[in-house]
Amino acid sequence: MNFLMRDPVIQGSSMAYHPFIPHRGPEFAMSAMLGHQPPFFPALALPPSGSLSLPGALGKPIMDQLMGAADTGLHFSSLGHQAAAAHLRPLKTLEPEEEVEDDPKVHLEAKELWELFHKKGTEMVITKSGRRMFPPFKVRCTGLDKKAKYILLMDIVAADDCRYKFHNSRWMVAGKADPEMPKRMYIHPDSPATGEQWMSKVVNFHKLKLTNNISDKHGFTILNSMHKYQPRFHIVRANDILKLPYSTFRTYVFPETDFIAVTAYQNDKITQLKIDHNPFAKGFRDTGNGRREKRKQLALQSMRSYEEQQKKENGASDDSSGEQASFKCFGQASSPAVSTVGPPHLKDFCDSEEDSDDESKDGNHKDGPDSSKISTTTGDGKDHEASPAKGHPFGSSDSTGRRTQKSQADSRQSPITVISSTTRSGEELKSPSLDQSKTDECRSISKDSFMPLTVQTDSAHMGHNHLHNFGFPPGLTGQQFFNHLGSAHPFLLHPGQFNMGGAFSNMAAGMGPLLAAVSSGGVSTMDTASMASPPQSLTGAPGLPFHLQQHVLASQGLAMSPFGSLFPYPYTYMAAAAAASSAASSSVHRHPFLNAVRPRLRYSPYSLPMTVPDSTLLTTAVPPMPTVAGGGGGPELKADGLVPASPAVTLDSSSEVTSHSSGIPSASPKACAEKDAANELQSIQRLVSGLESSQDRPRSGSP
DNA sequence: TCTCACACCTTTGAAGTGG
DNA sequence: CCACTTCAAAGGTGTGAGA
Repeated sequence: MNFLMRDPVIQGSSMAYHPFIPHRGPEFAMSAMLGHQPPFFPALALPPSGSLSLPGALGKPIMDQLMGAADTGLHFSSLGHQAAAAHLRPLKTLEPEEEVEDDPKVHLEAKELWELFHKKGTEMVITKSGRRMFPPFKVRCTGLDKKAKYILLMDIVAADDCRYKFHNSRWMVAGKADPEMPKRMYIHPDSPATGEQWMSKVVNFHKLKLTNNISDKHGFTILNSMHKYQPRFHIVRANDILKLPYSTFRTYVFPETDFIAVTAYQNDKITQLKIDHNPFAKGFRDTGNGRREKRKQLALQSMRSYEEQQKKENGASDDSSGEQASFKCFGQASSPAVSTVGPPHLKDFCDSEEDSDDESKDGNHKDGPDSSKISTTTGDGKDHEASPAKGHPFGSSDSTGRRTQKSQADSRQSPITVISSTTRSGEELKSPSLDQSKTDECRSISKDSFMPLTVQTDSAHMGHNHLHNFGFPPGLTGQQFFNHLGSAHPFLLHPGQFNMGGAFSNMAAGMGPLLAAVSSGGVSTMDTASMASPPQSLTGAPGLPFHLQQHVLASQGLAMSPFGSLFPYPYTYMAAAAAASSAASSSVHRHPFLNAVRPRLRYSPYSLPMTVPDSTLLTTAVPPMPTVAGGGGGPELKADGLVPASPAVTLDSSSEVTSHSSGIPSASPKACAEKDAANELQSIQRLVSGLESSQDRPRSGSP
């Protein structure tokens, strides 16, 4: 606590931290002070038992570090599929000078639509071939440094470690989550671009696709069906993707965008909402000449003919009953009267690439006709309950009771900015046992894996909301439901980790080295600094850090064995990264106050977001990746134990990224640590390289 | 639960046309 | 050369049958 209290970060609302070094942030501090569980909780992704095959020299040190960390506060537990969580040691506090100048604010576009879906428990279809998200994830950024360049990313992390089932018209926990799918970060195709450019338009991530194909080679985001997820938006101030790993991540989470991945819609209401709002599903609308309409007409026709027949056969007396019943059913099933109304501007929700100019449209949809229409669309009891929303589904009053609850703090106009910190101490982590030990089913299920999330306010807040939204039984409310956004998501940078949008990936296609160019905005301006950096080309992409190469390759659609790339070699890296990231991840606090007011420092993008009424910003950092090591592999692990320790590493001085030391005790100084790290990393890299080659994977464009 | 083919629809971009 | 229109191909959707 003392440590926390003296952490300057606590005082600031905007801060920078080194991405690869866990930081202790306000979030943590606040949580601690408030008696919350430690916000961060490093999750280390480990391969299935026995599958972690690291070269002795490489693997042992890593594992030793990992395991040895126990004394220093590191703690491992099994997470779902062999993931481990590690508690990191306290890190240094941020230095004032490390603070960034900009103060980005992010607003979720089509928020009303998202909320509409959220009320019923958003479902996103995932298919083998990949499906887009609907509503599309779009945001508007403000407060960016006009001149500076930013890379905008998006990823989707599990909201908890539970598996769900749709039972009795509501989503219920059906057990523990299945093993995590490889995490992928989607880099907006326009990245990097100047703040001015980003602010001039709506940033649309509609190209991101979801899949359940674990061996996906397109770079799609892989999800587990029947699991709950939370999309996250990241802003990274960096002029080159090569610097991404060393840059500060500001992560924004919009609670209303969470959803359950499904291979087939479970909730008819959601289906209807999709049909009503998604232009591509227009053919299924009741209005118009789509299939649905035809079906409806056919049905009506048959009904009528049937009735007539009945009349003839039985006389007019009984038809009434039968008729009514029939139509009643029919009406219910196929045509929500409401939905018949033409959906508002479809384009508002699903516009083409350039959203920049669609603002007006987007804005307009609010008063779209649907509002009322939709809310009344299906009519089950639940909906009716929410009826208040009918009037203004989109209205700020927004209505739904649940919304109201959560939100008093709900400021729809201003997303809360939270900077996640990467730092955390074992002590802190442990301590927080705090009261809030609410244990819910999920938690209990996975209790081994995570520290008891606290949830108290957070959980309560979140849980309430979400549970409610998903129609969970009251009993579930308050249970650990959304505590794992981070914990279960180690920051796995591997193969398809990064998925760059079409243009991006296309540009990168087939050329590892050129990826750098890609990152530079399509121009082949390799970052010389990066290039100059030591041996990092595990994959043959000279200037590109391993993980970047991986993700790039993935996005390029290059063959990458899903698992091959995942475990053996990459693993090293993953482990490190994961550990680091996990630090931030695990338990994200959802304390309203914290969420709303304090920026949170998060270590890894895969940490869990907090639930903030409106939007939450978390700052996260990519896993520690010593620059020098570009190779990615296990270097990171080395540091003190996991992760965090990783030396701030030599960042490109030119980089705007803040490479400060944040936290780790050792971080101090780049100098010493750097050197050692560099050497060690190099050696590790060599080892890894060997492994890599043996793995034989097309991962890299060059041999 | 998942996968697949399907019909229906929107989006995209090339080609054509006119000023 | 530019703006606009037309058109076909590409691609996104939910459906429903089958596994």
